[in-house]
Amino acid sequence: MTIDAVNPNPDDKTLAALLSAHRVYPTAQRLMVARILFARHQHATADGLLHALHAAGQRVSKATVYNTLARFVEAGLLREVIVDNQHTFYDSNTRPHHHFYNLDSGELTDVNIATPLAVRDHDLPAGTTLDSVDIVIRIRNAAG
Amino acid sequence: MTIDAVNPNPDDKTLAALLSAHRVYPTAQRLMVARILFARHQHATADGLLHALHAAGQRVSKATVYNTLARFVEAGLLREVIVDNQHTFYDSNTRPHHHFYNLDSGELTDVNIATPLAVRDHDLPAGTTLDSVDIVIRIRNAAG
DNA sequence: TTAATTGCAAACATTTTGCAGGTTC
DNA sequence: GAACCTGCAAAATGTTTGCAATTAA
Repeated sequence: MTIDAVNPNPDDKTLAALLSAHRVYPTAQRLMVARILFARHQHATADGLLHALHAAGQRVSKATVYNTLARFVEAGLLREVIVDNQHTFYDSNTRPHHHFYNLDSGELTDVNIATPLAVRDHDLPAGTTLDSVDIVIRIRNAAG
Repeated sequence: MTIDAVNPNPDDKTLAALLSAHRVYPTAQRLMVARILFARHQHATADGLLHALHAAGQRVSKATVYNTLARFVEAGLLREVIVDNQHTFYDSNTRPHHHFYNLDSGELTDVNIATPLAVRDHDLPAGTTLDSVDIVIRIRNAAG
């Protein structure tokens, strides 16, 4: 059960319950982060979140934002998306899907196509198991 | 024509011709890098290359290794593979293929399956064109 | 000779870490 | 009360940049 299945604009009580259900202590700072991330599906960066929180007058430190994001990923509340070594994106949509990455704008968007890529264990190198399949479709703005 | 189609272990003359053909001045340092990269298909990192060159007694600076790799990518001699924010991998196999990334070992290996993913322009967001499709299959070492 | 490249060190951006004080269960 | 979290500043990492000296065409 993902948060968006429950409520598209969750209140703090719902968010606190969500964090607790994932064994993440619902501290004030984590709720601030969750409030932004789980209001809707989005692709956030640590720096972007920090700025958004500060702009909203919230008191959170950089370290806490990083720690919180790492904790959420570990708990399965967020998915890390690696498309660019300059920034790590955190995707609040944890359901299977893939991405368009616009090389010109740096914008990351969801691709809602079914993955025609069935990976079976016997396709993998010996002694390994599947973690995930990431598909990134890199695009550019059309010239002219 | 890729270098490996010509010679699996190219000599300096062949390498210099390859660089020139791609409008890359064949300087001593670039040949050192090319000698390693194009001896066989591989996934190198800037730091790994620098160490390999220094271990071999070659005199190259860190900046030159980075500049050279960027120049080779720009010239189409190498392909950048983004799988991990800690390192950028440079793949000397520029033919279309995908990757296994072992999260436990950090090892990157080629997947030689045909991509069952045909992306057409009308599948892309309006006003954009396709650059590339990157598929990364993340794996872990099997427990036990 | 003209444009391009190299090396060095310093600058950068992002992320991580150590630790004292505060918070959660 | 025991375990966990926060904020700050400092450190670590990987990569880029500025510039004088050198090399390629």
